Amino acid sequence: MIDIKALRKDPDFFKDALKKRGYEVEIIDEVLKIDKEWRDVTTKINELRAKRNEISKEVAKAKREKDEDKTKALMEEGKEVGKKIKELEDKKRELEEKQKQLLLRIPNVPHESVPVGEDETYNVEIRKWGQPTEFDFEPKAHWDLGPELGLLDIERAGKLSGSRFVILYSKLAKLERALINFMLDLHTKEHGYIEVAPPHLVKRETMTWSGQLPKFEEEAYNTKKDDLFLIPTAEVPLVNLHAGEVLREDDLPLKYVAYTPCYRREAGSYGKDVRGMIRNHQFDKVELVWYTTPGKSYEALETLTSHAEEVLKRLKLPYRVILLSTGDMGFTASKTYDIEVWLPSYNAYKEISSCSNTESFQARRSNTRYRRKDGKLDFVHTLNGSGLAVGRTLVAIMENYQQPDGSIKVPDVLVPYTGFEVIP
RNA sequence: GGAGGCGUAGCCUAAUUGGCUAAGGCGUCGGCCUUGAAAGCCGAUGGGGCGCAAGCCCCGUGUGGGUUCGAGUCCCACCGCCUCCGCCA
Repeated sequence: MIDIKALRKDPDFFKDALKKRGYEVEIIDEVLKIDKEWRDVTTKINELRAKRNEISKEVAKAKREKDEDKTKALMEEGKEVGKKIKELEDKKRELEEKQKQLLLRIPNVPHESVPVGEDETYNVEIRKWGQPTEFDFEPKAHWDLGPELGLLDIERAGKLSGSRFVILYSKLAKLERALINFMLDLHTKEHGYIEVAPPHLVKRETMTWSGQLPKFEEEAYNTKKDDLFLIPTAEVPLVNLHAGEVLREDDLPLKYVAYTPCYRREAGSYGKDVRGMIRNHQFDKVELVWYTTPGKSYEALETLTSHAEEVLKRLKLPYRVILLSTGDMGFTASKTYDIEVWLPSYNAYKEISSCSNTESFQARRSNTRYRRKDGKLDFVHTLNGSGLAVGRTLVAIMENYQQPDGSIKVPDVLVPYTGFEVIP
């Protein structure tokens, strides 16, 4: 949620921000128009309420003095004022509802360091680690490798659940479990995160606070009967953990890590990444979330990103870090780094983590504040990043660690977790 | 699913049968005092509208409605927590 007071002061700043993202800017004028009406109505209501308060005081006084005629007259007058107030309050509610719907659909303002451009071609590569894996044989894609080993079952998954699901067996299933444990251990023991096991089903409000709703309802699985949503990422519960609370500045930054499955309908991605387990309706992810102060959130974004990168470094998987352009960034983000891992099957780098600073955008929606050293209340800044997408990490290991005989070597750091060094 | 209870500010706790400023304590911040600190004392400590400002006004007792001249208080719905019963991995 953007700051309406800031919008009043400098509408052009927000129009410019929308333009950079490739959004229509008319919405800003609509918001301002409703805001003007709202302020007019609010002023009138305030005046009438002041009058009503005055009248009720006089009623009480007249009653004490047992002046029945005066009491009756005042009550009549109060009734009239009350009617007018109610009319205006209905109008005000209507305006507020309209305004809320508009504001919830306005994306966050990009940070000044974000490259301006309409799509991903304007993204900027920040750094690269390692070199694309070279093979002295023809490497296989994971969607061939896995089934040939008998450990990745796409057909039966289709039977059970339809397309974009997979089943893992024995050593491959265990490798995935090892990855989860490795990531959680790294972030909790070395990077200082608090581990969280959150709910996987959340209320509509929760999805709204973190920015998934109302704009992206098509993307989410919903349980009709109870109107609960399957989380598309652990970011949703983690970033709403302190909704409505006032945190102490001394307790910041708060750093949380959670492993959860993620559920996405992938409604807008027909024909994209259809093979294997790159884009599934259900995938495992380890998510990192920070709560911090406005002055420190960009420094925090660098640190959080480095924590995600560390996973790839230890797994010795080649990757690069991309700074997303204004046109490629998500709705809630002010600035986003994508980490992309090398995938031989794509002969390209493929997103495996997305690390964003949302500044106060989510905190405003969820009303998450902290008390500053000077005693004042302010919104926290929230950041989120994958550390990492487990399914895609599994794919990256399968493809980059494959051997000529079709077996897969287990990365050294994972052997203590798997108990074996090669698959099968 | 059934029965009952509860929800007050950052936290804890008050508020006759609906009425005058939601009282008090703790914490936090600022000031006084002090060589420094503690203690003590004074003040501040939710949101909004109008205004250059001083300031004026409104709202705020889980959320949203309703009754009433007037609601923390009465009514309805929802959310959350607790207790008991039922069901259950």
